[in-house]
Amino acid sequence: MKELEKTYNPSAIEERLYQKWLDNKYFHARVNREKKPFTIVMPPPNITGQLHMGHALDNTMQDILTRFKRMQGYEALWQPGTDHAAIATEVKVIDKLRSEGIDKQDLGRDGFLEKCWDWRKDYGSRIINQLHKLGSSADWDRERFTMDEGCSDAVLEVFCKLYEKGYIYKGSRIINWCPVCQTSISDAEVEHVEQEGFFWHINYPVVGEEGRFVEIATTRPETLLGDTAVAVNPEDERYQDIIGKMLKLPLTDREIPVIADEYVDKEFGTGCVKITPAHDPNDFEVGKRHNLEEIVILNDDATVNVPGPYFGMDRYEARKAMVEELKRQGLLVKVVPHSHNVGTHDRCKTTVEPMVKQQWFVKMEEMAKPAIQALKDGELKFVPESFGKTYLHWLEGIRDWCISRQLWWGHRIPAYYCQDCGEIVVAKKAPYVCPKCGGSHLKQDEDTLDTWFSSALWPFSTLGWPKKTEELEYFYPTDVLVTGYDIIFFWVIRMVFSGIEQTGKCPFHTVLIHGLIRDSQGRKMSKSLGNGIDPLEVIEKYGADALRMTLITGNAPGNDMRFYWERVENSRNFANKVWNASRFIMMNMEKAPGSAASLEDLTMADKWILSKVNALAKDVTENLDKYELGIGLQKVYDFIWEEFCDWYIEMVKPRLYSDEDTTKEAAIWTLKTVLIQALKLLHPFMPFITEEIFCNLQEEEESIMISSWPEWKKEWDFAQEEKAVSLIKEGVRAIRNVRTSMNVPPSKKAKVFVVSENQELLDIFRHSKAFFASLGYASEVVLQKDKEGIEEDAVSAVIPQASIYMPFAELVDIEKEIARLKAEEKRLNGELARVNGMLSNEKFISRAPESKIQEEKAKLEKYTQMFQQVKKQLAHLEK
RNA sequence: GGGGUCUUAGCUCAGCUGGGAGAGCAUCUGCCUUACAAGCAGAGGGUCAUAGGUUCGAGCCCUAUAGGCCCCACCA
Repeated sequence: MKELEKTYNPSAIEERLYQKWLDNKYFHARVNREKKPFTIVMPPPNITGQLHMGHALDNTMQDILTRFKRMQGYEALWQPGTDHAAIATEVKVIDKLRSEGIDKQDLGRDGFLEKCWDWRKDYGSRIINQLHKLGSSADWDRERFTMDEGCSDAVLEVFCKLYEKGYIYKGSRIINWCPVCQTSISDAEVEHVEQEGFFWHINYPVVGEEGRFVEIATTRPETLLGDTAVAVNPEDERYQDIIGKMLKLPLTDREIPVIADEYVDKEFGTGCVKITPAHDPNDFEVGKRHNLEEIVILNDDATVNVPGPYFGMDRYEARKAMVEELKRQGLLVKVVPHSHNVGTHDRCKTTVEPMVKQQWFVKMEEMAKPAIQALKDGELKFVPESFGKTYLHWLEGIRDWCISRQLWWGHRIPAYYCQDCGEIVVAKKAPYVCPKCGGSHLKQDEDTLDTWFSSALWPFSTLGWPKKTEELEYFYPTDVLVTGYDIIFFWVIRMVFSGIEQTGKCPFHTVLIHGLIRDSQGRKMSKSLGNGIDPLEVIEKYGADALRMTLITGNAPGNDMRFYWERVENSRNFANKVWNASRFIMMNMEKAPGSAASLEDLTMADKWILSKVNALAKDVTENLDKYELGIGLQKVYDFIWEEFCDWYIEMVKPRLYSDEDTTKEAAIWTLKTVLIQALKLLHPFMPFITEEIFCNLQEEEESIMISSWPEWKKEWDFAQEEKAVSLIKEGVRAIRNVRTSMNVPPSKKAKVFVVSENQELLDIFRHSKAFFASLGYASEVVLQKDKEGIEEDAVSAVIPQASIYMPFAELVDIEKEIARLKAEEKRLNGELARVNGMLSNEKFISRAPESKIQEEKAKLEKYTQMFQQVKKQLAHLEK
């Protein structure tokens, strides 16, 4: 028998145990036809990343599910890896180079990429090591990277296939341009932020009609340089006569037409809209309908590129100058404050500039359909369900996905341009000659792919796709995807349609969504606020188990939660409780091993707790199957702390401390057996402490994480004993209540009489006399059928079918005693009124299920009986 | 503008298919009882946002209202 350290010290055990798990390859999953597979793919953290609370929560949830399934006998694969995080990494590397005085352009593409790979080498494994500290049981032997050979091959494969199918195309469209990052970005990367701005009302002179103007209202006067029309609603009576006329575009020498288009809202602004097809998505559409010219007026850094006085000015500088000039010319009618939503780049918060540019797109219409269907057919489901609506809503309104990025770090687009004839060749391998003209001057597209293009393939690219590997065949489709709601659009949706398109199967059947971890005031944790809490700091101070428990308890799927240090303390206290209870049990196992006992030797209390832990196993399994992690853990917590520690351990103490007791062996067997069951149920949530105790407690198995998950057993189901013990507990509670209200200290023992006409009930108390006495601070327990021999002024309490009397010699506060009994009488009276109300309701009798009616009838009997006892005692005292 | 979600004890939150309101923290009262003071035994505290409806029965289902939060969206 080994021994546990006197105090629980997480940092002393965690690293050692994790190393043991790694050494023994417990996390490693392999194709095993004897077992059913269970697969989770880890959302790959960025190589720029540091572990934050979001990761901690996300990975704890995945680890719980993986450990649970592994113990249940599944071949459980948790597939890990990291993401190259195109723009995020590129920005970091550029910053780092800048601090060294190096410019990206000076290095050139290859030189810069080398630096990126260096970065990945230096920092790419940092977050993985941090995930180890959490206890993550991912199969690290299978760790992948979105830009490793296999994943890159998958990217090329998909790109080429989609191109051949016509689902990927290159075109001149209006896209979101970030002038700071100098790249295009997708719609999902645009955040709409409300900004205070102005409406500038500007007069556009009508050509050939001196003194007549059309008044437009705009929030972006500088784009005037790119106007190619002014639009009005075709139904607008005010402007019927000028449709088709030409306007003189201020500050330029151009003339533009007035056109009619449905898009214009008559009620809004002046009803006249300037149309700038190259710099506004709506105007772009209008321009297409009316064949308007698209004049790009800005450079990539958002400076004006139109020759003239504004050339070279930044867009905001130009705005100011142009408004001044319009004012000088008397064309500025008025300026009205106006707040509106402005698109900003989610990464750098720069106001996005819509621009017409040549970019690569994925056509979404066809691929969205099966993704929508998957949810509608129930092939895919969200937990909680409501996020399914978010998913549908977004897919139904989806627009083509702009996938090209003007970055260097990422998968380079496999398109090659013939410098001789202009032919575009899309191929996995660079062609030597142009298939059209035979020329040998082919140049690869400079752009790279959106980082989400590769992560969209993650569930199958990591398993070997496009190769037909055993792993792919066995582990795919995966089971559950765990992620935050903020990433549904970026990632979940794209994985679903990519998975269906490429493999014909939805990549997972369930998406388990969690919320954000906020600070104690409910604010998002952020670097700029400095309110973030480092999970590693929590682990260091309180242990990984305590952190994991804190993140899982009291939280429903999809809901945000606040982080409180007090809650971590509570989690640590629980770990400590488990530790000490185990220590207590092991101390007693030194006296008797507890191996000799069998079910027949067990006492009522033993059977009761065994039955309880049996039911617990069933409950917790159900909760985990339904992804109710918080509820499951709560139940284990309640069982261990209340039922097992506060009740059962206290119940068996008299047996353990008595040398003559013949049931000691049974008690120790039960303690050990129930503890092991409880530890197993707790293990997915708190892997370290459970492993440490398990390994010291028994010698048959080498690790709890590969032991089998508890299942409900018929032979451990003891309904009778459960009922009996709950009665004893009521008796103990009644005694304690009375004593507290009478201010009797525990050190002062009292004689306790249990009076009942029910022989069966008296027998129950007889069998549990020893622990009933110690729990109820009784010097002696006397069982009898009537009040014979009990002092008149004994204090009393009532439990179903029995009264309990305690004669306290020196204590006779009749008033207090009467008051207490009256309160009890009132309570019972209320209960009776409720039950009677229900049972006298004919509709209840005729429509409620029979079981419910029986339940209420039993209560009626119980309360009536207790009520009469209380009345009797009251009558006696008031005499 | 569309959609989602929330409103439960002083605070932060659970509450699974509708069948007598729970936890942690905080507060109050006793206890150093030989596993644990990171503990033990007790106590107080809630018209479950409001108004209707469905039902034998509603914190839970439906409708409306008020307030909070989130997401999406091209009102220039």
